[in-house]
Amino acid sequence: MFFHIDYNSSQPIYQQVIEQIKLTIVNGGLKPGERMPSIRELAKTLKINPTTVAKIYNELAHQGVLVLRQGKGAFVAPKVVSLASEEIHRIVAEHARKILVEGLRFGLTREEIDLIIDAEYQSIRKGEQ
Amino acid sequence: MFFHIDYNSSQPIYQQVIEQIKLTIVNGGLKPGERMPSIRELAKTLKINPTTVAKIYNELAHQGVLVLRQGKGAFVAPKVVSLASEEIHRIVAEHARKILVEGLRFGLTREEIDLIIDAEYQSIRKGEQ
DNA sequence: CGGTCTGTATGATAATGTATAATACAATTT
DNA sequence: AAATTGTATTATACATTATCATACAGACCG
Repeated sequence: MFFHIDYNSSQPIYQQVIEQIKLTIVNGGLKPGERMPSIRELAKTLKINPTTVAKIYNELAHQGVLVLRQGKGAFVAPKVVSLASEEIHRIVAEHARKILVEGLRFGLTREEIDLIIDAEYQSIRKGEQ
Repeated sequence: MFFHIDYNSSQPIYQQVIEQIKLTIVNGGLKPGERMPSIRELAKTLKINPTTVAKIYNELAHQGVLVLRQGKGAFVAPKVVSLASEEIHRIVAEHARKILVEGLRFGLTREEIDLIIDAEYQSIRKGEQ
């Protein structure tokens, strides 16, 4: 479990860790059912406050990414998509708009943006970070 | 100049407006060289504080989206890409990773994500919001 | 020139978000 | 029983966000 925190980032550390945990799950570094380090353990590893890790795990549980069980630990949720497809579409489309606006304003074409996404896709699939 | 502010959003209003201005420029609703409403004017229209609009314009000027001229007004910057292509790539790739992680964790395929991006692309090109 | 429009800048205030710290409680495992 | 887990609270500190009031400086026009 190697997550990296950038204290100079504008992103709060709890969001950085949330992103990295999601990424690790998506690229297969963490599998459904697998046990996460305990709140206190991860806090110690990352040298951040246990309350912050609790917030991270809670948010991920709320998003359906983790399942928390008192006394047992935190586990990667089984791959069950509970959200309606319209909701999924809305979330992804929101991200799509952002990448398009950024890309287009730099003068990139739709194809060039796609190439960058493809490269990132390969990177994720290879488990790189 | 019709921007909409959602006070219930988790996004701060200055970020919402920044996004919408960028989007409007990208879809042709605002053209390079065109004059923006003055800080006080936009503040009045959106019913937010002039200081907040000043922050918005400053941030956009810093990003090279607007050019501010004291006593004259704020203008959409000419289409000059000053950033190094590596920097552009880095920014877009960061967004790419986010959309991929969200899409993949919902079980979408690379192709399905691409379809959503395409739909959003058409929507932007049509000038929809 | 004088007035009015611009962006620029500052200080004060308030609400919210972020992070740490200490502590206690409840469920589970050994 | 002891240890480990998640859960929950309270207090504290700092940064971010947004408002408000005020003043300054460049540009333009009659």
